[in-house]
Amino acid sequence: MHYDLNYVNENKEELVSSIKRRFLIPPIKNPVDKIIELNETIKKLRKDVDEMRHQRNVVSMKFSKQKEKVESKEMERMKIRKLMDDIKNRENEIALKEEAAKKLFLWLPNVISKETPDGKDDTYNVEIRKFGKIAKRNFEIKNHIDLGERRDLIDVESAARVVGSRFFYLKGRLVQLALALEMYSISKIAEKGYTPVIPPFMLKKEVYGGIAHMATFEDALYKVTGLEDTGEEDRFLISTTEHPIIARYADTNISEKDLPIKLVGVSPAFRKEAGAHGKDTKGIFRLHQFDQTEQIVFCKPEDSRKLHEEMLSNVEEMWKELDVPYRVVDCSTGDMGIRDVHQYDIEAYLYSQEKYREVGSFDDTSDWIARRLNIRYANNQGNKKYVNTLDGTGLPIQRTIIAIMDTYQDKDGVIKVPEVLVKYTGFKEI
RNA sequence: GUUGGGGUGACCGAGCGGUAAGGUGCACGCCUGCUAAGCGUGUUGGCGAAAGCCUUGAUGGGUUCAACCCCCAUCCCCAACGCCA
Repeated sequence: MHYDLNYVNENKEELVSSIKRRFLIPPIKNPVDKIIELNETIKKLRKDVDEMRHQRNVVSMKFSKQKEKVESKEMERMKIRKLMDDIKNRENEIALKEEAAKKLFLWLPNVISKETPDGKDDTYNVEIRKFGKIAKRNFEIKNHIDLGERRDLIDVESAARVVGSRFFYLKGRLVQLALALEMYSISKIAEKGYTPVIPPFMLKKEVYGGIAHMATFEDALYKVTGLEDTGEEDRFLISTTEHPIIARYADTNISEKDLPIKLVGVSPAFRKEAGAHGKDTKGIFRLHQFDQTEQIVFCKPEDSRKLHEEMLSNVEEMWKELDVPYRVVDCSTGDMGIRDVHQYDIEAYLYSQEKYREVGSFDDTSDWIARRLNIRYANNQGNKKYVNTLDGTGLPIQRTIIAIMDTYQDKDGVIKVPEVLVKYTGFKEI
C-alpha cells in the first residue's frame, strides 16, 4: 500500500471542495489540513533520522579504510549503538504518524471534474443521450423471473435453498446465451485493440487493501478462510473483474511506449450487497454472484479523457447491435464512486419495469488508484509519473440477459436471439 | 506436498561481508554530407534551489562498526518426484 502525502499539499483546495461536493462526512474535522500537518512532522523526523544515519555511515567508512587507524574502536561502537537506539525511537514515532496519515489518505476521495453535475444521489444524474425507440407491445410483457421459471430457464428458488438468496441456476439455452454474451463482448472489444484477460477470482487481503477501502471488506467482499493448521492465508473473492487485473500492475513501472495498455477481462464477481436490503430482491438483477466482462485501461493523463469516451462508445456500439433501448447518464457528485473524477452510466430500458436500469459504469479514476498502488511510467523527461486508470463495464451478463428477455420475448414467451449473437449461440430463439 | 536451484533497476545480467560491474532499452545533449553508425550524460525511491545526504538488492526479522553476500521466517519462480480437474 503506497501513499503520497505531497499530493495532498498540492491539491488542497480541490480535495476540500471534492469532499464537500460529494456530501461525504469526514472521519475527523478538516482531514486535509490534518494530513498536511502530519506530513510536515514526518518530514522533519525523517530529516533527523537521515542525519543520524549519516553519522553512522561516516564511522563505518572509517572502519573500512584500514589506512586511517581507528582509535578507540570500542568507543565508536558504543556511540553507534546509542545512535541506533535513537534512530529506532524516531522511526517508531514516524511509523505512528504515518499510520495516522495513511488512514486519512486512504479515506480521501478523488477530486471531481468540473463538468460533473452536483447532486446528492442518482436523481441528479444528467441524461446525455438516448438510443432506440421503446416499442409498443400488444401483449403483456412478462418479467424475466416469471418467464424464466415458466420456461425452466432460471431457477432462483433452488439456489436459495442451497446457498441463499441472490443466487441462481441458469438452465437450457439461456446458458448458451450467457456464454454467447461473453464471447460476443470480448470479441467485440478485442477487435478494438483490447487484450482479453481471465484473472484470478480471489486476492490476498494485503493486495485488496490497496484497491478497495477497508469499509468495503465488510460490506462487499466474501472471505475465503485459509486452513489454520497449514497457516494458509485468507483470501477475498473479487467483487469486480477490474480488481485482480489492476492489482497485477501494483508497484510496477510501465514503459511509456507500452501505454496505453488496454485490456478486456471476463470473470464472475462476488458481492455481499450488504447495503441493498430489499432492493431488487427477485430474479437475477442484483446478485451475490454474477458474470461480467470489463474494460480496463492504463494510460497517460493526457489520454484519459479520450479513452474514457472510447470505452463508453465500445459498449454503446454493443447495445446498438443488440438493439436494446438505452441511455447514457453523467453521474452526479453524490452518485459516483469516490475514486472517480468523472463517471458515466449506461442504462438499458427494461420493458418489464418500464424504466432504464444500470447496465454499465465507466469510471475515469485519473491517478487515484495508481497513487495508492504505485503504478507509474517514465515520461520523456525521464521522470516518473503516475499512470491514469480507467475502467468500464463490457457487459454485465445477467442484466443483459434480462434486457434481452424483456426486449425480445413474444406473446408466447419465446425469446428471439439478437442477430449478432446467433453466430455464438448457434440457434435463433429460446 | 517433498528435494534441489533461484528471485538484483523498464529489461538482461555479474559480484557473494567494506558500501551495486557491464549490456539492452529509454531520455537529454553532441557529432556525422547521407546512413540500421558513433560519443557523452542520466535512468530504485525520498528530502533539497543546488551541492549533497538518506534509501534501495523478493518480503519481514536477526548477527555486525558495516549485509545483495551470513542466520531465521515468509512469499514467489524453475526442475524432478508425488498428488490432482
